[in-house]
Amino acid sequence: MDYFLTARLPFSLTSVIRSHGWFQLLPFAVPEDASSLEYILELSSGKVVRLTFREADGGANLTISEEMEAVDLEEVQAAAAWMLELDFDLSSFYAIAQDERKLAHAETNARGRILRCATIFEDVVKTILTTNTSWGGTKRMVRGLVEKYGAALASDPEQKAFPTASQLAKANVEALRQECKLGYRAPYVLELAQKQTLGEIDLEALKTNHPPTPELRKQLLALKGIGDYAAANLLMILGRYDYIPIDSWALSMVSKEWHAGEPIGRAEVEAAFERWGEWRGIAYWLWDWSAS
DNA sequence: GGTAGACCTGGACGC
DNA sequence: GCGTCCAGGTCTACC
Repeated sequence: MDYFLTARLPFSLTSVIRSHGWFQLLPFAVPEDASSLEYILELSSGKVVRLTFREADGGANLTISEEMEAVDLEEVQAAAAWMLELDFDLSSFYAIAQDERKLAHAETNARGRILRCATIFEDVVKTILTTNTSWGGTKRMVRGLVEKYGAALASDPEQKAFPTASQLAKANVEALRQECKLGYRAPYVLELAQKQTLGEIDLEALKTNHPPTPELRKQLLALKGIGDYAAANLLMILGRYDYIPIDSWALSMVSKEWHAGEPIGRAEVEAAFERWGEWRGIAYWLWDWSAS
């Protein structure tokens, strides 16, 4: 089943895919020829499908692996629109970025959208798994969760969706710690899954609720395992660019760019991008760090 | 509000 | 092959 997804222009599927490392984490996959983006999705009906996105003029083409009923199709299309931020309006950012040499590529290459997972729960879990570890460690932990707890695609049981909150809520800390190698993050992920399942938190409501960014940040920081860096990262995924995800890499790059490699702190990173206001996060993210 | 130490894993390094 | 050190953010206890 093939569908065309209309996007607000400018749009580039490649730019969305390459916006950050999510495409390297299961259940995302990019084939060797890099011609598409695949994602295994479990629908609320329990049906598991493979979505394949391909570049197309004015948007993206979507191929769904299975035949499905109208209600499932509606859910898939809503998920796809959310994941690719099809309707995201970056025009005011492009307007102020066009005069900055280090950001001139942004509009030209339709950059600024951040690839999302189908659920905010999945984005939060993955963000927790990026903290205090190497990228290889993150990939390993995510793979462990998907392979152990994810629902399988009927036509290819090797391919699995990311586990839902209710699936993960049934796990125990030791299994997450030992078998999925989550280490000290295991209780954070388990608590998140249990709270989401019990309705004590409702992460998916953030797709439609739009609290002011400081309040949203406060909500994210209240989640165990989410600190300043992780909250800023999630805010960017949610389309809020007011905060910069300051990690060791950010400190290093800003130091080289403006402080001759001298040790700096968070304040210097924030000061460097202060002038970009509500767009400072994406200005930092898209900044051309190559030597000029 | 700021700081120190613990948390956990894998990779780099020296022996 | 083994042991040690370090990097990577967040949490908690303490001041």
